[in-house]
Amino acid sequence: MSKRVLLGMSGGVDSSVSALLLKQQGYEVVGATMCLWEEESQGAVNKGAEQISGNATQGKIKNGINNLETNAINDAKAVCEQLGIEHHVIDFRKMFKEKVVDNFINSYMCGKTPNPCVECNKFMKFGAFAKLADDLRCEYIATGHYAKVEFSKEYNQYVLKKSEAQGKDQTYFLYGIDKKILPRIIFPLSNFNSKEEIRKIASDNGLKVAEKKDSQEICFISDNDYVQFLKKQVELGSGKKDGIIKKSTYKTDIENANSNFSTANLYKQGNIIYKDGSVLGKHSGLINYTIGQRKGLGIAYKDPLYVVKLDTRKNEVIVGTEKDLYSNELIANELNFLINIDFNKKIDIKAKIRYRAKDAEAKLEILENKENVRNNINSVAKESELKGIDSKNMIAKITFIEPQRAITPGQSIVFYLGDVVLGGGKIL
RNA sequence: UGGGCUGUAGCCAAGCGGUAAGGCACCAGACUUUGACUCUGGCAUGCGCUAGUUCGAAUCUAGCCAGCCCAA
Repeated sequence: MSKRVLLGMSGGVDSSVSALLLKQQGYEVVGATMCLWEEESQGAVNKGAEQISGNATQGKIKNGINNLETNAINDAKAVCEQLGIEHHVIDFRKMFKEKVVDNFINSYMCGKTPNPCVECNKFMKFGAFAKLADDLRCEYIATGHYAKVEFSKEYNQYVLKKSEAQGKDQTYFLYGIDKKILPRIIFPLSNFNSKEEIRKIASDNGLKVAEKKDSQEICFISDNDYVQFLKKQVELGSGKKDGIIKKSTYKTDIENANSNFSTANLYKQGNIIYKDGSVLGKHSGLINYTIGQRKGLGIAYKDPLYVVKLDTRKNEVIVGTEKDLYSNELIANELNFLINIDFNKKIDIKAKIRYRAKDAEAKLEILENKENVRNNINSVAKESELKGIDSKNMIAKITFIEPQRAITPGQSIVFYLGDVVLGGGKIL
């Protein structure tokens, strides 16, 4: 009997070709499209999203789903029909809101810059989706990510590795998944070198989605205006009534420390301060800025100015010149590791501080998060003990050999050992 | 009021008789499963105004206007 694999299908080229490839390799493919977000009313989200039995949800979730998602579902369904494989539509809207969107909002509320795709992979695609695989009796789960999973003799375990496709590798967004799930993951695109090859396979096999444009930007913000999105969500109640941010179940220390920061402040005008303290202009609300940003400052200065720091306390944007952006160390928390390794000594790694950055040589040091490692971190985890390497009580100190540009709180840092993903965390 | 200086795009700024550099800002594309960065392209028939000298002026001359500084 062939092995069953549950494939996440977005309706795009990559996941569609993945379906084709898996089928050609002899798997019994079960396609599933996750319904993650709806544009309008929040009401519908609050009920009935928890179930993960595939057939129960099929055809039951038409209310309030935006056009993007409807098209995605239809495209995925069409490909499945074309290939003669089973297809399910799964309603994960409630969980997506709680685990991905709320975190996204909270992160911005704290003056940070989140990577929603990291949470989505952790909680949705390789979290809830894996449970669904169990329900559907699927041994494996697959997605159209550009990444690779293989058994490593060196580490004696399954490891996540970079894709062959230079420049398309998506392991940056995948470091947060549970390592226990690695043996079950199949990335059908792992051995391809380019997107062009994938497109060619799609068109050679007559897949209707061959010419579909690559997805980009944040999937749940259709017009790509995250500022408006956040404003609307906060008004809709993603935050307390009195304007104080809702406590998240999944927070960093610094977010706890600052959680009395009012949402209203994010839209309030304030000063743009040069690094020497002089006032250069006005900003239109901290929410519009992130570290390293150049556009939108509106200040005519002899050199380009970049955002160096956001001060939520004083409601100030601190700017400086390019060289002010460089630093060679950082602290990260919310760590996750995919490989068992001895953390009692410093480890030589390569690390990426953002998607599309090239990895840089660095030393990784794991510290117990008992004290204020930085003065802006109020430790909330003193009471709990260290529990192995899987711990929210640990933080990582990363020291780069070469200074890195615009290290940004809220963004992920991913650690690599060669092409193998060691793990990662969130920059504080 | 007398003396000196300055007036080039939204901001800064080169040019010093030969037909308006550059930077910042802004706009548009490209790149991109985060936000950014980056890249490419666009952006003054006109140089405070008016007259003149000259084949030709932002560049020389005169007058006027505006701003700044120093004297009274």
